[in-house]
Amino acid sequence: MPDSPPPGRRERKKAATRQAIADAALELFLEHGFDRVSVRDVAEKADVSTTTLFAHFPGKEALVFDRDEEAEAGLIAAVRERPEGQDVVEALRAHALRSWVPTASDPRLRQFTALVDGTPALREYAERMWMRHADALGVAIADELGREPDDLACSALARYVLQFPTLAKGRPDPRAVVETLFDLLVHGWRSQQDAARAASRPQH
Amino acid sequence: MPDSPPPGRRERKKAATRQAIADAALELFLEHGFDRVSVRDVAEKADVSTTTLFAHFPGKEALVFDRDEEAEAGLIAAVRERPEGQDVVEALRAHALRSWVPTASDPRLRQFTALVDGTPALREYAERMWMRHADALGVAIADELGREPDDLACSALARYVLQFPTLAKGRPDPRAVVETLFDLLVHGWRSQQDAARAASRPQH
DNA sequence: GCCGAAACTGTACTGGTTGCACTTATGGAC
DNA sequence: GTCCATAAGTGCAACCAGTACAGTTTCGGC
Repeated sequence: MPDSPPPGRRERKKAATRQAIADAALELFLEHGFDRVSVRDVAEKADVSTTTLFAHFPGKEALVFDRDEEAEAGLIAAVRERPEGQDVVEALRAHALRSWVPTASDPRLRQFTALVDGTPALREYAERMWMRHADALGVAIADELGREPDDLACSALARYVLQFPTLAKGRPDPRAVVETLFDLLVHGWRSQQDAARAASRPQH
Repeated sequence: MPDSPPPGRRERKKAATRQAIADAALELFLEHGFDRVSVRDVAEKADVSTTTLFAHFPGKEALVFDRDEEAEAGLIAAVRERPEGQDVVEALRAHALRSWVPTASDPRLRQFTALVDGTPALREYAERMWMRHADALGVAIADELGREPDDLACSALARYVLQFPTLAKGRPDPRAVVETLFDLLVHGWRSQQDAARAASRPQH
């Protein structure tokens, strides 16, 4: 979806600068590692002053996640534009399966993930980022369901759903993780326990 | 529970130093605000070098939360030493009601909370801290239930429970929050929806 | 009494982040 | 077309958190 009116030279240049910075950052980080590259190095490579860099990004970690507003928009859209009659939770489950699980295929995405996973500062930043999305998602859900924007159950639901990335980390089968977590969410801990009890006495 | 053998002068002095630092920090932070006080100021007031300060605390934020291991221990204990036959989730609910809800009474605790809530850096730090506890709690739960330490449902349960402080923030009735969240957890989103549906057509 | 380890010190450094005063480029008003 | 307010960018200096290092003092156990 391209910009509606052709944006002026000014905004194009601004966007270009931002992009140059993000590209320089990612390249350096991937090559040398996040904490062996200084912000000054990045600014140098992008040929801007560090002041300019911080005018575009609020901090060093943000250089890596310059494309995360899309992720939030995707979540909200999954809820708002779900098929007629579909439950909100099921819409989120579908969204998770659609956009989460295939992460493992693209090689460019894989090395990106490796970078994040291998850097504590980035892991934590990513997690906090998701939690910020949780608020927006919670409000969207509440709105869809015709409840108050601060409805407790909706906030809780949003936060629960966004725990995914963290919980799935290091597990072999992301699809199974999604299914398990959503089942737990929908049916509750009680039924989870029942299932476990049944499994623990397979005789009879 | 006091220390079993009288600890030597060395350890007592160490503890005293640590305490002096924490006290100095809290006093300065409460008076001037977290980010208007530098670590050097704290070290100065406690009459130690900054090096020493960082030997006792891993970072500036940690100065504020010097007593949080107890919180984790409390959570684990709530699970491990629960009454015979009580469900793990119910044990956690009871623990939450017991140690969470009365937070609002003590005035010293109130200004502490105000400090944390009013400082983004501290809010985020506190949240991350809880999440670190989540891992330990998840393992403990799994162990109690005779499952693998990395059992997915147990990890999810632990993380869900620890979202409390965040979700309860700014709500008038903490007790109600606890009850609502635990009911949602136990019975699942489906029943939550049913309840909402029933409430939305009170006629008949 | 002695020795090794642990606590502590002072200094100097790295690196993220900000404030400030200043130039330059742009877009809109006239 | 000219002019001006403003946004983007610059360079520099500073602040502050956190760390490395090379000591010195103080215990505690032997």
